[in-house]
Amino acid sequence: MTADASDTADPARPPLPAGAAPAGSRAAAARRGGRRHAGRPTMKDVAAQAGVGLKTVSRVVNGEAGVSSDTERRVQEAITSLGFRRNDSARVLRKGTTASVGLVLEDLADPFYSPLSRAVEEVARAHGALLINGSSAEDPEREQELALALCARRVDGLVIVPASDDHRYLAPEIAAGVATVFVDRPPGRIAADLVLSDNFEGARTGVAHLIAHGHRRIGFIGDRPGIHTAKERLRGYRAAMAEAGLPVADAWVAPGSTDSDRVRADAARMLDGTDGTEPVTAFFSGNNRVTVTLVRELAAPERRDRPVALVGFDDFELADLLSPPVTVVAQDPADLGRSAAELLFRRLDGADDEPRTVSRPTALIARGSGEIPPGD
Amino acid sequence: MTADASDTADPARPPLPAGAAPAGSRAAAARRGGRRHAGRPTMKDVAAQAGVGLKTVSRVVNGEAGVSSDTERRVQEAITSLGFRRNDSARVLRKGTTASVGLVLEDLADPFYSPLSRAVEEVARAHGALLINGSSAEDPEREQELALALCARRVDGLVIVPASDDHRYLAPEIAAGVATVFVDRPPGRIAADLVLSDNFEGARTGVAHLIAHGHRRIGFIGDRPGIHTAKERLRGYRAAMAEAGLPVADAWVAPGSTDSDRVRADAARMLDGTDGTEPVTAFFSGNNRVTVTLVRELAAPERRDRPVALVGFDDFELADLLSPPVTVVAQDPADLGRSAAELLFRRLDGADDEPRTVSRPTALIARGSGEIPPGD
DNA sequence: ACGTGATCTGACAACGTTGTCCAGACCGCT
DNA sequence: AGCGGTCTGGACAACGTTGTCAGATCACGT
Repeated sequence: MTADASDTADPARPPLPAGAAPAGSRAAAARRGGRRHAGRPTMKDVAAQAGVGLKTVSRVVNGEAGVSSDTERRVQEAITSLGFRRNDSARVLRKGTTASVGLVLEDLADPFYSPLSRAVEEVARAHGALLINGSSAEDPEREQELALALCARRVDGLVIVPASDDHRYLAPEIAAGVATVFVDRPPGRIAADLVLSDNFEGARTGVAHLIAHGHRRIGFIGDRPGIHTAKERLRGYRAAMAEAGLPVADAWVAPGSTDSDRVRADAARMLDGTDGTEPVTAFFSGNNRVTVTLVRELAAPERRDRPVALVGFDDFELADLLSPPVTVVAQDPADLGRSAAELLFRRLDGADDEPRTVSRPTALIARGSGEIPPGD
Repeated sequence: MTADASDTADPARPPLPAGAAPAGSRAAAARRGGRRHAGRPTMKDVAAQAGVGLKTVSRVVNGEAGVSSDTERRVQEAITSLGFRRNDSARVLRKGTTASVGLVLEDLADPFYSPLSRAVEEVARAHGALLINGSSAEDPEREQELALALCARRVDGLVIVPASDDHRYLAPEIAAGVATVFVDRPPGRIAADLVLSDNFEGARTGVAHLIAHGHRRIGFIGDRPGIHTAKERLRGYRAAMAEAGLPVADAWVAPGSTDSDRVRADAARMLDGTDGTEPVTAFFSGNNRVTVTLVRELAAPERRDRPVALVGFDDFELADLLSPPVTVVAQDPADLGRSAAELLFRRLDGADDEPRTVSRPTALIARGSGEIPPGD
């Protein structure tokens, strides 16, 4: 029959073709160890070395009771002498649970999402789980690819900041028992746990703040309207204006990409009133990237003489050190991540009730830029 | 390698109602679950449903040749009807390779490390691998715990930003074939691939810049001296001073925690010359957290009358919008991460030569704060 | 001496996948 | 019809771990 367990086909390959990832290291390991099969030591090897049974090694490794201290010592010695480390893949296969959770978000390096990710990691750690994460780059297809790859690895749970608006592809996974929680944006065409900031109310409050300081013509520059948060914030802007009885000119509302050229162009248009509409005296910006671009535009020398008020959605580092310091509607991304992870582990601990939605409040932080009076 | 996992992902769902009633699919799952053991369907289940052999299903799932198109169709139908997804744990166990890499760093949410992490993820993705990452919180024990947990999961490779100064615990893992690359700081008591910024040269250049603008009394506030980068930057500071023939008073050198109270206290001490030493006219700060704290301290109203120059190690967002804009010695964290990941996959592709060290240059970015002349 | 538990230990069968190997079926050719 | 070859398809044994269960061993009370 097959060559004995000692060797899994190793047709000597001195000129390694690039492509076989494990081949090189495996070959190296083979040269080095020369033991039974070219891999790492297994419990079987440890058992042989210690002169005990396989299961006894398993018991020692897992700290189970029922092993005499003498046997345990022998096994421990064999373990350290062989450099054994349990193969968790096999364990996972046997136990059916991976003690790991997946996180799919837009961009791990975004200062808004990185604390969120860290918070999820922290909660996972507290539950003895590892975190696997991937960035979707706001690409629905990539989100799906990532999420399904994580499911194939049998993560116990999934935290998702959606880039797509249709998550029916997850239905079989959820049905099969993968706990799933959405954060920051709701899932599409599927029911699941959800953690959101109160985007509508936050935006309403921020715009009302500008109105309270005397502004009547306020520009809104936001993210692409397909994104849930962008939509909600725009809704909040309109609500605040309506509540104050103020009209909203079409020219004052500019959703779109967060590309800085786009944002600057729209801002300039609103400030200069090029299209016959009266110029705005204040901006409400839909997220931190837009805010930063606006700060740059407003700080330009040619804009200095006519100060424009600004309230931004999302806090950011050093906002308090700019001149003027930037007034923001702050979310707490770490709190969002923590809440989502806690919801997730609640499911993993067996909660089986209806999907729930958690809404987290935002906080208006007045620092200066939002309290500038209208210049007209 | 994992790319084909997504092939099976397409749920092409003719039988599902467009309305996507989750209850419906759940019920379907329950019916299905009534099968063997209430778990997820396996290839065996698919084989039974399609009326083919187990291996044939495997072939279809992996896109292997040698399956007639009719059989393939039957198998695909069974797959979607059962909601089957390959169990990668079993695959990993069988194949011995996980197509995943681990990343251990200090803090995923740190604006310096998050682009690094993202860059590693991007390279991993290009090689079809997932990224598992963990934050060590600058705790050596936690670093070890994390790194070994990742090894137990048989990640193919490991990228580490060390928190510890002794990595002998990794020797058995590396010997067993886990490719390992260190970034930002060198490994301790072990040889391995390494990617570093040229901290010494960067600091020397930054301090020389201040000297060139007329400063003779320059304070250094840095990170804890146990950290390699902190040590190197301090060495660069001393070298620049020595090259200019300038003495360095003990009171001007303050390594320590990045805690803002500590930093402010040391800064205040140096500025006021409380201990008989002449006050400094400029600061060189050892990292971005220190820089930000210094900016805050120098911007305090009572300091306004005597401008102090500042050059910081590490760039940070909005540095150009502060007043004055902050001159920095910039590293490129994404570049560090990318280089490290490339080194890693070079190993995974079979490279078996001596460990190599890659040094990346830094760039001085003059923005204003470093060009302020001495005020005495 | 003899059960009688209590304690310790190991054989064995999963877990779900993939690699090996062999057996038919079917083809075109002599 | 016989022969060699190419396609298909499936049986079976790994991969390394853990759960089950039953066998050994031992101390102890009768």
